[in-house]
Amino acid sequence: MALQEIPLAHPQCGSCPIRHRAVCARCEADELMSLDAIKYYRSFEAGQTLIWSGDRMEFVASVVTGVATLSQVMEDGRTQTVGLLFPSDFVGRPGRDTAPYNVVATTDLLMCCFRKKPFEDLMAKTPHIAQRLLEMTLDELDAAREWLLLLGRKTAREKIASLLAIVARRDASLKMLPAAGKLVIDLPLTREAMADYLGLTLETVSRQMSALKRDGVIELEGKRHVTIPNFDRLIEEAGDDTDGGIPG
Amino acid sequence: MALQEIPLAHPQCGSCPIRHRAVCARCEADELMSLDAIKYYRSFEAGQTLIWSGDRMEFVASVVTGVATLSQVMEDGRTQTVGLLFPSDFVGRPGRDTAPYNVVATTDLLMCCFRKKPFEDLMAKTPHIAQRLLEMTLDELDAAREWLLLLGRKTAREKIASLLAIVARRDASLKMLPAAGKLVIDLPLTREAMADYLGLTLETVSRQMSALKRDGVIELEGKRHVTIPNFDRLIEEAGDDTDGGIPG
DNA sequence: CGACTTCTTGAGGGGATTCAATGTTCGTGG
DNA sequence: CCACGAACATTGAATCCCCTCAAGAAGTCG
Repeated sequence: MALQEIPLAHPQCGSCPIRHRAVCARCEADELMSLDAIKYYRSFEAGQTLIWSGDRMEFVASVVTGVATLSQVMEDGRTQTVGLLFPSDFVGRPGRDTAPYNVVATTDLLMCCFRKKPFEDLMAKTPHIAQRLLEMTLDELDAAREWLLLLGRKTAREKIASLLAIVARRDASLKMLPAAGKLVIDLPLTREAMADYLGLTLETVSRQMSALKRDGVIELEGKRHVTIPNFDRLIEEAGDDTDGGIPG
Repeated sequence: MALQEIPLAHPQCGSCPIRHRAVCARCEADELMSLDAIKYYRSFEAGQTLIWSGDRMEFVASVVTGVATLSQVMEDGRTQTVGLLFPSDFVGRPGRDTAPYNVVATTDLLMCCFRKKPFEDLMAKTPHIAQRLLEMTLDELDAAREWLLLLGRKTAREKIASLLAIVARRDASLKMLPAAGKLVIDLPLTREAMADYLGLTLETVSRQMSALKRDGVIELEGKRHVTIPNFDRLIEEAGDDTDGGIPG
């Protein structure tokens, strides 16, 4: 682990890979300097829980690299993932002090953190941050509502196809490539994490992955490396009429 | 229909029943006057579709009285309700011009509308509106995420109990009463609308309503009038560990 | 190599759906 | 006033998709 080096990975916001998509996207140079002054980096290993539901929230943060999940757990252990956090996504709610969900790193993860109080103070003085946060929250709400349709009405096969499509879209967007034709992705999730996100069991996930492979919708190399020979075909399998709205 | 009278129902914002909970909640007297100048009321009958997915959004609005749903429909007709709108809830997204969902009145409905452009202009000058909208959007996101758990992991019985609990909470909150002990509600939804919200079929909804009645969790008078003799018992049936966060 | 975690595959069971019929409520007109 | 029909709801029987339980395979790390 190169824990010591990582905090220096992006000493200045100007060189940050999520600069133009994160909560700071609309900030001017001077506003960026204010953020820069209170930010600090933290890194986490795959599998690590960053925040436990009910914990006091000491900070808010942006995902810089890696993927994390938000999840809710019922008393009897049933688990539902309620959010997938990709680079540039924001965690934490200004004005609230206990965490409503578990936040778990599903890959190695680098976060750009702000202590809550200084961030709130800065936000009060910086409309550009609040504006961007509203925009991002509205996007997240749309994404959550798309997921409601998935959980409520889609078949297991459609659920898997939808998840693969989302990951492929975010991945393409990150690489500034169009999400079309042949795509190759590395799943940032275990079969169990996929199941928790899709409201399925890990066995069903595995079976449907095999079925999609058998039917030529995807190709598998190992468990995580997935080739999508024809993205349109995958979208068909996902049952989506709308071509899902990834911003940017 | 007394359509002519309703637009005058709340000529001034000061006497508006949702004054302190809607998007205008934080506004000062002068800000309220600006809103007042551009607002207009519209009423709709139960069953009417106010907005079709894909339509141009001409306005944003607050629910004043009644209940509406946001819903998504797949090509083959599968329908999922992705939001229940109670009095004070907000519809529409500044900065977007086509509607992503159908908005349907499930009861007679009174809306306080603002044409989109004037509202956006006003919002740019009035941080109190943007602040409140952010707050409300974050609350909606939490509600949507609670619903993800429901759709992904709860049994049909738990789903019904959860819906009854939500309606009872919103109803109690509206009447400024505590949500505890014995409660009486009128369901603003048909069995089919309940099914669409819960990711079930209407037959399953009906069966589970009967089962909850048989087990003494609820009492039914007609199809819509529900008595909850013991709210805590209902919450147990809903499988919730957290005591669901209705703001205010 | 062997222990562990992760994943795949199979067999059987169960909760919700589908298909179908009956019941209830309510408004309308004879 | 009550019969009639339409909309909404309840109940039953059979089916199916996904889950549960279980065993074995495949990768991973000491």
